[in-house]
Order: sequence, then structure tokens, then C-alpha cells
Amino acid sequence: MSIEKLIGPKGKKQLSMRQVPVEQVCEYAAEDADVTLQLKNRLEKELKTEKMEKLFYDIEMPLTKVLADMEITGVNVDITELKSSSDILTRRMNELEQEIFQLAGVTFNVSSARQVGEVLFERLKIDEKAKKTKTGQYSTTEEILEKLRSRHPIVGKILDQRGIRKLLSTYINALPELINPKTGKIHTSFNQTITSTGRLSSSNPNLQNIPIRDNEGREIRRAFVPDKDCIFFSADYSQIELRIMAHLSGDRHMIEAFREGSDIHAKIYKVPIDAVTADMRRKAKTANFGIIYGISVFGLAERLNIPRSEAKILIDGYFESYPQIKEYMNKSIEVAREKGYVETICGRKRMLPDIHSHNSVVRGYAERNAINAPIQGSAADIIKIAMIRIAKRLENEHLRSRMILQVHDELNFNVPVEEIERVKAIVCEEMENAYPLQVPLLADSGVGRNWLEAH
DNA sequence: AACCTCACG
DNA sequence: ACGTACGTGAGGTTC
Repeated sequence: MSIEKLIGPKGKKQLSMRQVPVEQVCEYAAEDADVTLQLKNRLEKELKTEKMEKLFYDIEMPLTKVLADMEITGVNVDITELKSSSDILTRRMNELEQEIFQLAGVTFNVSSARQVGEVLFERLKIDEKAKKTKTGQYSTTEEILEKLRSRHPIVGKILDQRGIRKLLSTYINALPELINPKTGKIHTSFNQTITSTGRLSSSNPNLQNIPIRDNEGREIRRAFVPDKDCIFFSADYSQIELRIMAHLSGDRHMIEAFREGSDIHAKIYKVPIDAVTADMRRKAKTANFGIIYGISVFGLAERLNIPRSEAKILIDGYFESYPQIKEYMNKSIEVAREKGYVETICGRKRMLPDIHSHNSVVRGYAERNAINAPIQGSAADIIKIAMIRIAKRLENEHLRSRMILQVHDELNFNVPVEEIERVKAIVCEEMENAYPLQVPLLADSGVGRNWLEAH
């Protein structure tokens, strides 16, 4: 039985455990204990035969308490900040909506992708051969509308209105509702058993997807503030996934590049670093990400908005510079075929039954997972080790600083001002030394009066 | 409940 | 000819 069946779906009307008849609580609690014991009896043996005992007992189990402490500690959110931007943005959103109706000549629900598609492609006919989604509906994603921006003034307004609506509904208006009246803070859940790679996820609310890429959205981070007499401290791994790929592949050139601390994105070209233009670097950066995901010529061409021929040249050049990376990718797929799974540096497995599929699309997914999962998952292993050690040191050294958030390659802390130097040293040291690789691991850090300033 | 869209690493 | 970069969570619409 699910908890929501017992106390109702999350929201205002959700009951607390004490409002549920004791017979029902008893039934629920007993089932919890019974099922857990049954699972333990079976999984304990499996842990041993799969050689995953270290991962379980040395990482996942100790991490459980670290996560619980983070959840209980919670995060301060300055509501006055959010309320004032809510008023301003709500007004702008409504103005844009009126202008959209004017330009369309009809009123409609701008939140409805279907209605937006019908207005743009049937009423205004701004594109003869509009792209459709799998279900035959017009696709109106940001990516598509961006390319149609110049066709009609309504397009830009729809994009702007959507952007503002997203910020309001998902963050600005939602976060204040989630403040726990007892603690005055927001308490997320860090889910330890959701992802297929070993990453955490965050829910109710998700605090791992607070905006940062766009200037307007990132202002929301100003609302995430430390306690009184404390500062916000943020530390993040620099290019951890690329460094792991250098380590796992053993590629001499990439290892050397990281050891000498050079600009890895610029380094893929066979010209002096000074000769690398901003555009070359941007393309190389996208290519580097692509490699980690199991690149395709098509995928890279799409993202960079370049012809496939050019994307192919870029990829070929890349593998010429880093031949062992190419070998590593082939080897990962080969391992998946032979063993049916791939694993991370700590022995976390990703089962890949589709690696033998006769459907090339399905098989393609499995092959890309074979490349990506060990990299993404090893990064998760490493930051988990760092979190456990940092939590232990904060406790042993009687510091009042608290770890409050993890965002995949980043850790955030609430730090009493007088502790900042010690905590900075502890956090960076434990992050950088969590798991020695063939290349150095680097952690950047910053402090501020809020999450935005600390970044 | 499925779908679309979009926020993050 | 087709479909194609990895991993998530949430809000809104539609059925």
C-alpha cells in the first residue's frame, strides 16, 4: 500500500499520520516491516554474489543518514523576494497574453500546446510543413518556435509568455507554499533508489532544477538564503564527467591535458591554444558533451545547427586527437554485449538487456547507455563518497555548518561566518580526494549571501 | 494517465 | 526509410 493511499495525495488536504485510524496505521506499518524483512532475506545474498557489498555497506547505507540530515535541516527561502517578483511577472505575463490574442485575432489557452499549434499553423499558417509530434499534434517546442521567430511577431511573444509562466508556476508561486510552518524551511526529498545510473533525484519539491541558465530565471536563486549570521557556501566539481572519461579510457592525450590544467575544450584542436576561436571552443564543448552521451553525427549536427557533413568532420577529428576514447566507447559496448551490463568505478551496475535487440533504434539506446552509464554513475559514486566524508568531518570537528543540497556535481552548505575557512578547506579537500583517478579532480567554490551569489 | 513542454546536471 | 545524444521532476492540458 502506498503512503498516498493512506493519507491522501500531496497537497493541502493531505492528512498527517495521527489523523488516520490506528487500525489502518497498524496495517500499513506492519506491511512496511514485513516486506522490508522479506526483501532483506533475498537481497542480502544477491549483494554478495553480485560483489556489491562494498557499494552497499560503505556508500549507500552511510549515505542514507547524510541525506536524511540534509532533508531534516532544510533550506531557507526568502518569500518577500519571491512575492515581489511574482507581482511584476504576473503583470507582464498577462500583458503578453493580451498582445498574443490581439495578434492571433482570437483568444485561446496559451498553456495548451495543441491550441498554440492550431493558431500558429492552421489559423496564421506561419509554416507550411510544420513538424508534428509522435501523436500527430503540431510540435511547438522552444527549439521549433525559435526558428520561426522571424515569421510572425506572435511567436516571440508566445515564447516570452511561456518562459514567464514556467518561472511563476513551477518556482516563484510554488516554493512559498512548500515552506514547512513548523521549521520555516523547505524540506526536499533526496531519492536514493530512483535513477538507473546511481544519481540521486530530488522531489517535493525538486531542488535540483532551480533555474540558472537564463538571467531572469537565475534570480530565483537569490531567494535561497542561509540562516542568520551564516553564509551560503557552494562547491562544485570542474568537468568531473570528462575527467572520469579520461580516467576510464586511459587516453594519454586527454590525461595529459587534464594534468597540465589546460583548457580541455580548446585542446581538441591541433593548433596552438591561442589560435582557438570562441566559436571553435563552443563546438568542441558541445562535442565533448556529445561524446559522453554516446555521440551521433545527427545529434551533434542538430545541437550545433550545422550540416551533418561538418559534424562528421568534427567527430572524426575528435577521435583522431583522442584515439583511446574511441576504443573505450567500443569496449564499453562490447562489455555490455558479453556481460549484459556495464559498471561504475565502485561496481554499480546498469543492466542493458536491449543491447542484443534486433531493433536498431532500441539497440542504439542501449549502446549509448553502455557509454554514458559508467561515466555518469562513477561521478555519482565519487560525490557520494565525498558527502559521507564531509558529513563525518563536520560532525567530528564539532562544526555547526550543515550540508543542505546536492545537485549532481555540486554541494551546498549553510555556514556560520566564523567557520567558513575551515569548512571550505574540508569540503574542497574531501571532494578532490574522494577517489583518486589518473587525472586530478578539481572543486571550485564560492560564498555569498544567497545561492546565486555563491555560484 | 498520457502527453507536451521545460527546468536542472 | 526511419529515428537518433545521457539522466531526472513538475505543471498544465487533454482524454
